[in-house]
Parts: sequence; structure tokens; C-alpha cells
Amino acid sequence: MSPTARTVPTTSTTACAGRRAAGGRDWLERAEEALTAAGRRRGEARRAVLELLNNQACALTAIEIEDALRTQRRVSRASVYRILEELEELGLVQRVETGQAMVRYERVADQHEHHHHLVCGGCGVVMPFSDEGLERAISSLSERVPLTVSEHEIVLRGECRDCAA
Amino acid sequence: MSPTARTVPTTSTTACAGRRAAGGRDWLERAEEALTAAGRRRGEARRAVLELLNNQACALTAIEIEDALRTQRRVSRASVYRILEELEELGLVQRVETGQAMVRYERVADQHEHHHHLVCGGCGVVMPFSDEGLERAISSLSERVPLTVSEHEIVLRGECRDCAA
DNA sequence: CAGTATATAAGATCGAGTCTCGTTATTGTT
DNA sequence: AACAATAACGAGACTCGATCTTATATACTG
Repeated sequence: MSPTARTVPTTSTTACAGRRAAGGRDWLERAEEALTAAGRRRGEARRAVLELLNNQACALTAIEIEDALRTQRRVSRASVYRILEELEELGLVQRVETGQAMVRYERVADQHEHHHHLVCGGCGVVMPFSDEGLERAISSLSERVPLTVSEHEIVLRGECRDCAA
Repeated sequence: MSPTARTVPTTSTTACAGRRAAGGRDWLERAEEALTAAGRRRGEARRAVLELLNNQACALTAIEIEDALRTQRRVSRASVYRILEELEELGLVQRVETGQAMVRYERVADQHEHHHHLVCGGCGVVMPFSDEGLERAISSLSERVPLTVSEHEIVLRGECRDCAA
């Protein structure tokens, strides 16, 4: 079995370690406003997805979102993807590639609660991190490169403490 | 259509811009040696893949490899993936996630011709880059993180000059 | 409250990647 | 050089994340 394409044992909402997001209240409100401003109607499926994303500390996959909502309100897979795409276009959500063969999504923080990801190759757990020095290096670099850089993504891979033990 | 899952218009071997890799002679030899040392036999399919990878400046997808070889020697898709996996295990090839819904592979340079990637969201072109300051920031960061970091990957996304024009 | 457009659900479909298994080819041995 | 033994390979079925299609339900507008 290929090490990176393995089935990652993620228990839906615990895929990304770390404290459950606390002060996301603003994000939910901001999201609702942005959607209304964009001329969108309200729907229960989308509201459920928004609420779930608002309570996450880190990125979820579409399937994890579908599973997590199954108990409270069945949301079709197509809807999950459609909603995530809308939210991404409005800059409310961002895609995260962790090298696990599926895309993860997370809400875009109000200010710059900007972060990147640590991925354990053993158990598949995903953890957020951020670093000032790294961001400085990136932004200075972005000036000297033959591309108008609009986003960047950094993934550190290795073994978490549990797996290394 | 989702912007990142779009079908990227890559013409097989030109997927990764930049001069065709020049001094790859050593890599090919090194690869052959490593494979022999690992007790592997020789096969035509693998030799074809090795030669192709040796002439690339940057990362290719498995499908691109299959297509590129189609004219000279038909190599089964399963073989391409199996060969790439072997090479990855031996540290001769590395996987690259560019956020384009498929994995790319490239040879691992002899010394530290270590590099990362710029991806144009418009045309899908992938370009290599490297930066000392960035590497320093990463390695100092790797010490302070709750993970034994073994690899890292950085992708800058934006618009290339042609697409921005 | 009727009309209309958006939101959603269900399921077909797509495609990258994986798996199985029968065939071919390399290599060490005689 | 013929011969096993076994690794390398090819063809195609299969998996599963993601997308597309279409019919229905629901939210706004007048």
C-alpha cells in the first residue's frame, strides 16, 4: 500500500487536532452577511455546513462534513461540495492540501489567524501551526518570483509523538 | 467548475516549466545502482520511466508519464504507479502535491537541489523555485513543533506572467 | 398566496489511483 | 545453453473522492 494514499483513520470531526475553535461567532455572522450580499437565499443544508465549519479548529474533508452532519440533518454530498465551492469563491473557506488524496476545507479566519499544517504520516492526524519567521520569508520571497503570488501553503510531514513512541 | 479541480491543459512533458534538466546523468546511474543494491531485477518499463524522469526539470503526473511513454514503449498504468512507489521508497523520487487533484512525481536531486513549486491557477503551469531564507525558517521551525518533521512541502499559488497579462 | 428562481437530494458519472491475476522476462543454477 | 524460480509487467476490474444531471422542495417576490 502506498504510504500517502492509505485510508486515514479519521473520526470525522476529530481529523484536525487542537482545541475546538472558540471565537468563531464573527465568522458565522460574516458568512451569512456575505452570502446575502451575494444575493443568495437561505437553505438549511448550507446553514448546517456553516455551523459545523464554525466549530472546527482546523480543516475537514467533504466526506467528513457529510458524515458529521448525518446525525442531525442529512446533507447530500453534492450539496456539501457545492456549498464549499460557493464559500471558497466568497473567500469564507479555503482549501487545504495535506497530501492525503482528498482536499480539506476550513473557514478563513476573520483577521489573520492564518496557519499551516502538520501531518502525521502514521495516524493521519492534521494539526495547525503558524510561524512569524516563516511568513516573513514567504512574503519577501513572493516579490522575487516570476508569479503574482496570491496564496501559499505549507505542509510539514513527519511523525506525531504518539506514533513516534 | 471548481477552480482547482479543473482539467489542467498540460502537454505531457511540458507540464513543469523550466529548462530541461541537464546534468541528470548521475541520478540515472545512482538510481540503477540503488535498485540493484535493493535486489531488484531490470525491466524495460522501469528503465523507460527512469530515463523519462531523468530528462525532466520538474514534476510529472503518473498519467503524463504514461502518455509520454506511449509513443516509444507502452507502459501499463499499474506499472507506472508501482515503479514510482518503489522509487519513492528508495528516496529516488518524491511526490509533489500542487493542489491540482493529482499527485506529481519528480526525481530527487543528488545533493540538495531541493526545491518547491509555483503553480499558476490560470494555465496550470508548475515551476520550481528554491530559497535559502525559507529553508532556514523551516528548519528552525521544525525544532519547535510537536512532530518529528521528516519532510516539508511549499506551494505558492498565483498567476504567471502570461496569464496575468 | 401564487409564481418563479434558487437550494437541495439522489443517483449517475468521471477519473485518478489501486488491486488482482495471468503472462513475460530476468537471473542464478546446472 | 536449458531450466526453474521469481521478479517485472500488462490488461482490466475495481475503489472512492469529486462532479454532473435532473427532479423536487423550499425560500423569496409581487
